[in-house]
Amino acid sequence: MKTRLASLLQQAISSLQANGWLPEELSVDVQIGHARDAAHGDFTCNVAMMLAKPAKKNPRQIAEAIIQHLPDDKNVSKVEIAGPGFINFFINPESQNTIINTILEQGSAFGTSNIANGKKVQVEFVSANPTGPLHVGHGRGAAYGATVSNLLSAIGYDVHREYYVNDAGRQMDILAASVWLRYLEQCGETITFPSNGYKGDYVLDIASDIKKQNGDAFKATTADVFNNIPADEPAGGDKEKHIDALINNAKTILGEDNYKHVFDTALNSILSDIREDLKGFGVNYDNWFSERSLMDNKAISTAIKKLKDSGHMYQKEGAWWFKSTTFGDEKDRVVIRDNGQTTYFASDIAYHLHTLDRGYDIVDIWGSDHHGYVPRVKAALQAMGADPSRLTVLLVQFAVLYKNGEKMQMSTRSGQFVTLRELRDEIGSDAARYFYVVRKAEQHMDFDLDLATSQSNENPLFYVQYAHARICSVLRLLKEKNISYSPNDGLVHVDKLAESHETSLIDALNRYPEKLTQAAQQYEPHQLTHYLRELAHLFHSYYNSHKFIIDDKELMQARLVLIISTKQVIHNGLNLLGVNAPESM
RNA sequence: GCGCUCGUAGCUCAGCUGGAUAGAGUGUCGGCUUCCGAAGCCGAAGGUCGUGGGUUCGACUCCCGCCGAGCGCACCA
Repeated sequence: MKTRLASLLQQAISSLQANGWLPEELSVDVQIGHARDAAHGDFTCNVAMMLAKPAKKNPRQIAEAIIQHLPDDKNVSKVEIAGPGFINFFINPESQNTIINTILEQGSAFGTSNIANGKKVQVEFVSANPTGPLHVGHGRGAAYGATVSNLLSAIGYDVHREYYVNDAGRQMDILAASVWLRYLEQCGETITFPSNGYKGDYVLDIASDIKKQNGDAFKATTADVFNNIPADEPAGGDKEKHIDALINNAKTILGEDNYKHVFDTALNSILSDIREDLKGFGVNYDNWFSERSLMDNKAISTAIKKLKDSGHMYQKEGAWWFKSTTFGDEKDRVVIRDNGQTTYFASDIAYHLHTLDRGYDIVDIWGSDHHGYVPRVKAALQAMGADPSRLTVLLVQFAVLYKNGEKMQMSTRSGQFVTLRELRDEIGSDAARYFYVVRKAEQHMDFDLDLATSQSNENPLFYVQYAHARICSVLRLLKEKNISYSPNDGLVHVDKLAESHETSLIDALNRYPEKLTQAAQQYEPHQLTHYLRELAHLFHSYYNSHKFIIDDKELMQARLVLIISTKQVIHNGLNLLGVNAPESM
């Protein structure tokens, strides 16, 4: 309807330009908005005010002229000028009502479109280091990423969901060392656990699994393990140097194969836990992409070669640097360390290049603490001759957690965190999924665990689900009473729906496709949750003031198709959010 | 110090990319069920949109300066 009105206005303006009343060279961007107040009609346009200055005319005069040249349209019942120069459109109720027919025809596809025309896009999200279970901080990225993927898919993108697994690098070595030390403890050794090691209970579990599987095969004495190790931080030393030395000793003592065994056991154990957790959260991936695979298939070396060939690399103090400042980054970045190892950044460049080469545009969803990372990745893509605008990075703020009124620090390292799984057990995946996306992503979010768990009934999700269940309940009663329902009868008499509750509800249904499109294009699931809340509210309000099962059969059938359409839209919306639409609660 | 994100009702947050009288939830107060589910509905109170300037027909929205919060500023990932 918006585009239709816009084209009507465009025609009017063009004819005014043709007869010289308006200057020819005017560039017009006709924007149609929804009227906030019913007294202002259904749609409103401010183009007359926008034109006032360039045309050097009074906005109300312009509006008057535009209206006179507006082509007739059967959907428009009335056009008015209001306020400083708004053009307000009143839409025929009959044309609004046809949405019910559309919804019933399209069913679960209603609202979706092919705006993106099958364009390939990869959404990469969560991608937490496999050094521990997911905590509630990761949950927000998971819910947000999954929903954004669904939204993009709904407007016609070919969406590829990917989890980038950081299975290479120092953090994983620290994990492997932590597991091995716990294992040695279980073999009877007395260990002073490094302050920089992973202290969570899951490390103990992995260690005891290894003990069960392999017995004493990886055993070593404490004296050997701590031979030639610089002091840890509590003893006045450097915790980073301490743990790095421990890792080195572990590698030497265990040998390559055994070390790899411990390493891989830890990795696989945690990764499969993460997979299961996300699956239970309704978050599914098309691919789990291994960072190590980039090294194996030379993707990293080819990316680096590309950078070198482009002339944007230089050597300094034994390391290779990428001159990212050329592309607006605040400083240059190391790609190959002086010890010959490539950095995480090198992997990431290769990963992004590889993904673009696979034909995907990229949507990365990162925690906001990585925001400083964006310019250097874009810089690298540009340096390699790729179009940096093909990469969109969406930043998700961390939720600030409160428990017992106190702020909680989440740290995988210290082992102090609330896991995503615990949250799901407490409030359920549906409530958690909804709760996470009800605020926009860049908004700092206060997450009161006590509120979320003890008063779960206050979760706004239940309000929406309840509307759906209520409609199902009406339909159940209909069946019990053996009253026949005919969609065709309803559609024939849809014009009997003239109560204000009914027209508002129909108006809301009309807005759904546009709302969905906008939420997807702007990567903003919260727009959809707010819409669903409003839709549910309009329904509850309607429900409280009118009965659906009534003696007037024609009106009853009309009301039934209306509430069934409403049920369908709620269902479609919740489905995109990864949330169930229950028949009863 | 520099950069990014933010500051809207007691609390948690929207505000359709510059439009008409700034809106919801929650909390507080007052009403509504012989009738399809009261996890609901209706109403009231509650605001200097952090602050001071600027841009224009018009600013919560855009620009600049302050104040405050979170996060970044590694040869970690």
